[in-house]
Amino acid sequence: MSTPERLIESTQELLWERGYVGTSPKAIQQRAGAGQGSMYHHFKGKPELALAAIRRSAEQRTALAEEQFSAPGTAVERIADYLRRERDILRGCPIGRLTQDPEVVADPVLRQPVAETFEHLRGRLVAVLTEGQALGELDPTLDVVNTAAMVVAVLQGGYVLARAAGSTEPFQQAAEGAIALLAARQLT
Amino acid sequence: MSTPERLIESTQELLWERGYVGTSPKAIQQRAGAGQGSMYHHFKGKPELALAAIRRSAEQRTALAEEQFSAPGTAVERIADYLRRERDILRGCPIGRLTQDPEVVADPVLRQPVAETFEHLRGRLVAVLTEGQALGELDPTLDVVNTAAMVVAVLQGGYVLARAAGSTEPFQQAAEGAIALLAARQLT
DNA sequence: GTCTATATACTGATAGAC
DNA sequence: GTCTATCAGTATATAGAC
Repeated sequence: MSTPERLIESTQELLWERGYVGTSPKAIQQRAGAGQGSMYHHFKGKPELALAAIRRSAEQRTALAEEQFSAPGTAVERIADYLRRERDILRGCPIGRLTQDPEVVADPVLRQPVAETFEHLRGRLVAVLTEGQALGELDPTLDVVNTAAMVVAVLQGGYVLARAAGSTEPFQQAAEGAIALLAARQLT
Repeated sequence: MSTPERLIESTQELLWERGYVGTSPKAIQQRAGAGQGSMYHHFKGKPELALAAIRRSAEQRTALAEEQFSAPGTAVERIADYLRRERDILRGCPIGRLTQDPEVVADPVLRQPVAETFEHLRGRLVAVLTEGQALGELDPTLDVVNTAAMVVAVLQGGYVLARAAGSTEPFQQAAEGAIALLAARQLT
């Protein structure tokens, strides 16, 4: 892989693990196996590298979600599959993590890819739920926008609870709790 | 207020806003109006101050939750009130925020107050839901443990979505989505 | 208890040789 | 493109005077 690519990838990992303020140019260089001069040749500095890394992470997550939701099944099945998907729960969400960095949230350019990732995800869930209603699988009185936001929030909050507990259990409980409530709105 | 108290309070605020790695002794001193020597006289260093601040924040949040759940109403009403409570949503949760700090999560002593705060909160919600079932208000087939975890996750995830969007709207949507699903399990 | 002085390491970058 | 040298500023303290 090229040096700029390795630098971006290392920055993605470090932003995920340690956040913006916890990620130093030196650490990025060491993880990428690149020298000081090399990094500053390809990127103006830490903010430019962070932007490239955040955009890359956002694209990757959106592509992953797109793939997930193209699977077959009823609306509730597809959402349950999404919530139960194999995840490295204790590492947390690489996008959600960024919402705790004041430098990211305060900068419209850095925040935009994060905002778009969640907007896209919620939009995709709205589509799945609306389809379920159109097919007569789901209660048509269900508010699809609120329900979609709830599903994404359960996921992001599940990561928080799991990391607090040092265990994946609360994540799974929250996911199953949401799935059970959704399943109760299926039409038989 | 005494100097140690002001130092703890300043550390609480900075940990909330900027996290462990983003909080420097110098910034703590400035916010507290205390000098270098004064801070190191009262506390061994940053780790000790952080521990005191985290414990304090955990106690305060637990007390707040305790107060909230002692209000009257049906199980669903009390949970809805909790989710709709006046909050400074875009600032995020001072406890949930800490789960993104590797230094906090990796240290059992620093993580413990965070873990206990969420355990207590989920336990309190389990009690409210169980009471609702015992009183015949709520569907007795509802899994109270999973549902309680879901409610806390919606809250924590709602903060994440709101900060990503730069707007409180997704938080409120997620909360209303959860409330509507819960309300559907009430017995008439 | 609080202050100033001092110290080592790291942060984030620039300059210029190769 | 990559390397080494250099730099001002910050992080996180310790020492000792007052």
